[in-house]
Amino acid sequence: MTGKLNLIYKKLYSRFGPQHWWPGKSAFEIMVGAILTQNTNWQNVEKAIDNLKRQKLLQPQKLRALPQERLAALIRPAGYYNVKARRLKYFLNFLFDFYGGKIEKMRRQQFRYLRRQLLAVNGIGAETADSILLYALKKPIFVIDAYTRRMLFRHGLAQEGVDYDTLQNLFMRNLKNKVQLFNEYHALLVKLGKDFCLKRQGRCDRCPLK
DNA sequence: GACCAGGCACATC
DNA sequence: GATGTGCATGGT
Repeated sequence: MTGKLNLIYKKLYSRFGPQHWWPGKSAFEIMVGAILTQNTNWQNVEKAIDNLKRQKLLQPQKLRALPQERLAALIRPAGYYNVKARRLKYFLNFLFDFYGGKIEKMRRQQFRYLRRQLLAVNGIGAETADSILLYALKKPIFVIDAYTRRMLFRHGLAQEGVDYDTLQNLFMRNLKNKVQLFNEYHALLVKLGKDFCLKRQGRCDRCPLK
């Protein structure tokens, strides 16, 4: 397995090159994006983030002060906007309750502990927590998403329906424990998924991995 | 018009 | 503990 996962990475990287993830500037923007992109096309998320940026609201203090209804209206293009406005508020409560609204303070926390804290926030599941840890805080944790699952299943590396932690361990046991590798690998899987053969239905007859 | 998209919580059995 | 359902916009 070690060989297979590393080989897949090499193929993806040589084919697509570095992905420069996460597509967001500040750590806070990445965290907001991680919640907004839940089951949602990134293009729609960008519209929502642009709305927040235009109003200069993409800062912890500003978003915290913003009424949930106004937040919902601004993030409308990202879909599930009422749910996501509520989830962003829960996350902001967490950020201020435990870290005084300071991302830097959060970054200093030990990441396994931080992961448990994030998972306890309503609206933040394993993938969102790990995206925040890896991409916003540069912690060495591998993100599992729908594309990753499909890749593993379709290439016979895991069975369908295997739980998140098992798949995450699969990557983390078999790859070098490097933030940049975890970052690039997951980003490449999304690239493969969007542009090639990890759609929900249908297969790819010209899979770059073959 | 159908299908898809970088999930998650909650209800129900 | 497993399975089903609601949440919603915008692109292809």
